[in-house]
Amino acid sequence: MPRKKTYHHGDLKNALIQAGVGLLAKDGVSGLSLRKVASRAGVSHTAPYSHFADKQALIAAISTEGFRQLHGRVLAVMEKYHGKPRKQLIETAWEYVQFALDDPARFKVMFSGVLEQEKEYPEFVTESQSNFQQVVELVELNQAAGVLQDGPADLVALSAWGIVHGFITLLLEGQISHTILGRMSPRELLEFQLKQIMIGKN
Amino acid sequence: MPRKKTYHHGDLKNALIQAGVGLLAKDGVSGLSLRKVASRAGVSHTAPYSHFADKQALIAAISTEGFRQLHGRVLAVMEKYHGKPRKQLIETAWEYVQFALDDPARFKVMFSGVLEQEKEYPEFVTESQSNFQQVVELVELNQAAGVLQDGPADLVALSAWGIVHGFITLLLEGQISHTILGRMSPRELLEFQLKQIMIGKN
DNA sequence: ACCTGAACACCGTTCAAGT
DNA sequence: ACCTGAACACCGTTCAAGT
Repeated sequence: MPRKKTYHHGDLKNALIQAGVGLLAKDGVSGLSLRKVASRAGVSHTAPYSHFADKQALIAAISTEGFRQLHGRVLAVMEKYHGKPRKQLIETAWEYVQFALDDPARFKVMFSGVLEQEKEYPEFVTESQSNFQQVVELVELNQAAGVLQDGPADLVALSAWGIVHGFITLLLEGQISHTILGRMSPRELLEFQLKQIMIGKN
Repeated sequence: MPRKKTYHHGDLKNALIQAGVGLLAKDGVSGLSLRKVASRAGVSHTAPYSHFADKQALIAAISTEGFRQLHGRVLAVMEKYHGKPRKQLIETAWEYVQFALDDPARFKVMFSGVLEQEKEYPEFVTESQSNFQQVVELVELNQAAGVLQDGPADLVALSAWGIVHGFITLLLEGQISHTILGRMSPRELLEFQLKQIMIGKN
């Protein structure tokens, strides 16, 4: 059997992150309180301060964990369609969209400025950069295959990332009109957008 | 001379909206409290409830007012470059970016899901729709001029809007790497992105 | 080192009361 | 109709204390 609970339960830090993710999914960004997170993890409302400097630090940890997951999911898609850059582009973009739809509140925490002094959290910066690096590599594969236009890969990556991001923002905010969503699925809309920067056959 | 103060000062509702905008610019989204807004407007902390059902309703009013201003600014740019669709496209997009940079916190309130039940605020819905309509018209002008590809104007508008939006999100969140921003200005980056969906001469 | 409980300042919201 | 002040539940954070 697993070792007995240590002092409290050994890994409160991760338990708090998981409790935060759960609470976020349940109550949204505005429902995320440190006190409720602590209660969910079964500890007093001041216990989190043994592991996080403040609420922002917990948010940074939740975001960082989210970036790691997103990175893993995108990597799996890249491998699944290895050698087919065009397919990789569309499917990783779709994975991105699905990640956002799976847990909109967490996505907002990661990308909508809930975390205020992001520069102060080195792990957050590292993970978010390696995320962008992933997009750059994807772009390079597609440029080599003649699917995306030539030019500095990081700039083209910024465009592709921006398109997907803008689309997600508008989708999540319900700013895409009914007349559009009635006609096309999110997946079709995403492909329509990506195809505008893709070269060649549709 | 202007009429004496009525009961309190006649238009507390608008005074509260303005106080909110000011507080947002000063303290950011997380610093926006109903009590501070009331205090800024010189009334008790419960006075806002005479004009707004709750904090969300004040946020809706601030957003709606923001949409009206954005609409006006974009309209001015459209008129300034009347008859030059390509120029209109780039300059209105840039106006959009500037609007966001002028007051990032307000922009986040408008577009990053701080307002939670937007459907419940008809004026908000109206203004945000007329904003999108503006983009659709811009796209139609550019399609007629052969600057943007043909196809359903609302879908192409969604693409253009998404690109600008995604760019602003990444810019505001500081997610654009130093190596990119060291090379190009935000203005140049925006143009680079837009040119990827534009046809013809660069 | 990790956790608790009391305490403090701040918040959104309600309600009864005042003009 | 518009505004106030007391009250309540909830929040983030600090601190002294316990193991």
